[in-house]
Amino acid sequence: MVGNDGAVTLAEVARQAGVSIATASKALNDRDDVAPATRQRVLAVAESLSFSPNPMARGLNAGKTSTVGILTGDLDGRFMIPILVGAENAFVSGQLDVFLSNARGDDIREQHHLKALLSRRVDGIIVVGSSTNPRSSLGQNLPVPVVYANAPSDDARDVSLTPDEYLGGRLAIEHLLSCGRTRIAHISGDPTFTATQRRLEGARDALADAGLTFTHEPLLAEWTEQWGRDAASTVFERTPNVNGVFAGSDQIARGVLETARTLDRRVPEDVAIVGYDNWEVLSAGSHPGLTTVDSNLEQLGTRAAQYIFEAIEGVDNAGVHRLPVTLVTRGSTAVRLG
Amino acid sequence: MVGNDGAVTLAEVARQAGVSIATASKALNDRDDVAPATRQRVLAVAESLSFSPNPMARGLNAGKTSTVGILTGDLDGRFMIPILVGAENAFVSGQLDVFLSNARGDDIREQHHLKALLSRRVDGIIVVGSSTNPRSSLGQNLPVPVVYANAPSDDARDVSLTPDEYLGGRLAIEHLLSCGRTRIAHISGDPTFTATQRRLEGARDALADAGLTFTHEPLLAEWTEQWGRDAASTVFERTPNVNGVFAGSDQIARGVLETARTLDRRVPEDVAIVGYDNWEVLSAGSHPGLTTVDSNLEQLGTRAAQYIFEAIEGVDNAGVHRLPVTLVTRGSTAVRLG
DNA sequence: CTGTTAGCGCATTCAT
DNA sequence: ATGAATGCGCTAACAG
Repeated sequence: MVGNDGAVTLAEVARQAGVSIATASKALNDRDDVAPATRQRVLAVAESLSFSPNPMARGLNAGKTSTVGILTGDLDGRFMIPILVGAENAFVSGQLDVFLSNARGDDIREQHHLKALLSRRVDGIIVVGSSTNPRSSLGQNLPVPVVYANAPSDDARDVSLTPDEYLGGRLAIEHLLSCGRTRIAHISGDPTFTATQRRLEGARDALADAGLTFTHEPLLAEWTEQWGRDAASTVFERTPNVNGVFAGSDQIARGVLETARTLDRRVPEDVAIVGYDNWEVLSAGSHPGLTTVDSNLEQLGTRAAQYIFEAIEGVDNAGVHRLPVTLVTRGSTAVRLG
Repeated sequence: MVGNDGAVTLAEVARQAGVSIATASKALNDRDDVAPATRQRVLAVAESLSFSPNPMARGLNAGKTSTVGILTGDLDGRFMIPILVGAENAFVSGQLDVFLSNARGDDIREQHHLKALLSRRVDGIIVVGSSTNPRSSLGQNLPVPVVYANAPSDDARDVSLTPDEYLGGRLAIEHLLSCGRTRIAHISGDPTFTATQRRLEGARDALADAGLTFTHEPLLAEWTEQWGRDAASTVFERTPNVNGVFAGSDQIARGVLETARTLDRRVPEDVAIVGYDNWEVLSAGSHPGLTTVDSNLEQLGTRAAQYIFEAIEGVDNAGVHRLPVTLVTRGSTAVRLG
């Protein structure tokens, strides 16, 4: 015989309420017709015993678990966290609980976790990527809906959510222009990244709209502070009269800031700097604070959760949805009043 | 009638293998005596159908779910992540899946999530705190084992894991001493934090062991870069001959670094700086890189997971376990060769 | 060695 | 309006 954890069962509630299991079940689930008095009695007993239905038993015949899986590529990346938080928040109110799986950027582990989630019979899966580079689809034959967050799927039949990086590039440049900067340089990260390319596109278009171009070809290499320092040296040497820099990340922006200081350029008076990501420890902590583009990842996570809900209900949102990003203004671009 | 998700059931495997459900079950679970040939046949069929047992059905009569809950106080804090990763990694190999709950620093929400986890019948719970300040116990009457990670429980009957911050303070000072620094200042965060106090204790003891004291009373206020900048100004003004600074966080250390540069103090030649946390974007990204104390949080998470395993098996590890921290050496304290 | 039976906790017909 | 019976998928006794 298998022991019962000491957890209260529906049978016990029924017994104490003096009704059958079936009636107790109905009462607790607002089913059919149950005499109001009976329902009250059952509810009271359930409450007093702090009864909570065993989700396994319930799931067994319902065929669903009220559970979703979040499959992350790499938890180390800071981009996961806000997305995760956003998703988690959305689910709480919906009574779905979250299984977390961390594939650590390993395809084999990802497959393993995917199987684990499916065998857990999750009702849906959110795949969270650590970059915005498109990723391979998990396939169309999965028994549950899948939503890709941050890194979109490379298959248009999937539902994907990703920040609008083109818009980010535009916003950054438009802001610099509105601050009266016309000699603008761009320093960014790995040129093979979608993020790098789309931000650059947006930036170029915004400049073009104003009849301008960058002071010289963008410098693209790494997402590091060190690269920001190095590239900034180059920029200030080649085009000493530069008065605005659009950095592809806050780390790069911090590097630019330091080099500017070293070379006695005042920020923002001599040169205004815009970063990207709004990683607050970097952007809000620096002196002056960094104006930067915020990708609103928490909101993206929430939307991903909503799409999961909708998918479960049969709504089809196939395609890549690009969510708006926002410019956060701080001292590094403080607008001059005169 | 309730549909079957299309998921393969044990019955189907048994049918195709030409055996009874019971035999199939035994074969797949290495039970009793099953004819080797039969077992192979069952395994083959199961494989070809990519059968995976329904954990709900399994859990229903086993009385356990092979599931653990991680109850975090505040996912925003970066300290959560490595702990979470460490725990998650440890569980993967053990076939336990993780339910993630984020209480966002709200007691009511915490209670809500706790109930949710319990009603899910998790086999254990890890409570992860965002600081190392002791937190209130969830109580002794829970039906499952609980391990507190990072923030220890205030009840000695609980199992708690927390970094050894006293050791961290010692290591920082001992390293500065070994670099030949004897005029050392301390700038740290919120004085009401356990972290602040214990690190300071360790530091003081290490200094005392060398017959020294701080150049003046430690400056304790906020865990911010700005505070690091401000406090450093004070330090350099009051004790111009200071040649070592122990900062209570990497953010503070970055602030100190910047002020040192502004005041034309060379780092590490004129003044060596030690940070705390090894938050790599700050510590490895700076120039020079920051020597800093790493709390080995990922390992702490792994240990928490192990304690959960042990608790499930009945081992009692009650008490606060302080895990060793490590010093990571970088350019900000580069030892002079001469 | 294998199959039959029973039961985990619950929701759901279908009688009453 | 209520209850007895059935089954979700699986594992554990027990019989054969």
